[in-house]
Amino acid sequence: MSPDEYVEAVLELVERIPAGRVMSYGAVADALAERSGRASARLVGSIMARHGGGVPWHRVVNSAGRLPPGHEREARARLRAEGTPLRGVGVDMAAASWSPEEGM
DNA sequence: ACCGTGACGCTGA
DNA sequence: ATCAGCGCCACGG
Repeated sequence: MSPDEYVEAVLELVERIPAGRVMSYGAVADALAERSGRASARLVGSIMARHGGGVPWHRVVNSAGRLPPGHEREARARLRAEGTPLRGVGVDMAAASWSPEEGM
């Protein structure tokens, strides 16, 4: 799978995350691991940073539930509007974490 | 080719 | 809860 195709795969998956739920960068990487051969949360992070506009980027957070640096305000506002379980500075991962399996 | 730089994540102190 | 240390992979200098 070429880098371009990988980017597509990531964006596609992010678009499937339901409102009110979230996925961590690592979870996205894992979900695509078999099909892509790669599994790098960091890579997913850079992809979101560079090609993330256009998809619900606020539904992707780090494994601790922290929001993307520099976009906390925007992300928080959108998540709150979608009724995403929040806790402290970020998202309540135990309650909001979503996986592709769950949505089919 | 080498190096620094990230919207990352796990482990261990 | 916080912090350093590593491993990770694409990019720009």
